[in-house]
Amino acid sequence: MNTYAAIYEVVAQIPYGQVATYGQIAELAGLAGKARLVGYALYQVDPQQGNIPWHRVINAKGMVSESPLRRGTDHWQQALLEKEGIVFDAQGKVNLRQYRWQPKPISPIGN
DNA sequence: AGACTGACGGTCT
DNA sequence: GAGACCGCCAGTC
Repeated sequence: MNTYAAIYEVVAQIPYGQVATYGQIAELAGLAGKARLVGYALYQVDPQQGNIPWHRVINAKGMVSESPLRRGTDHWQQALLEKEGIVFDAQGKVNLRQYRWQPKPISPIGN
């Protein structure tokens, strides 16, 4: 599916030590508003492949999405992010304002 | 072909 | 700030 291929391409662009939300990936992949497709596509990716930084993709809440279908890979994802220097708070959330990937910075300082 | 479900997001209350 | 509802597309029954 070309649709998923676009998603993988965008995910592969996420730099080390940064994260992106499903919605952000969807938008960059030309699937604005269809964040579910991103998560669905990542589900089909083999976690052991390593050619795709799937662990750098989290939901808009800044948390790692958990699901029984993932067999605990959700916790693995958080561990990988922590190894990249990303810090999780007590609620298991990351500071998106700080770690969110910005492919196209809008304001240098933020006005 | 119809209906249900799913690694989600945005908006409203 | 948190919880509820709706919409999205693709895959499966």
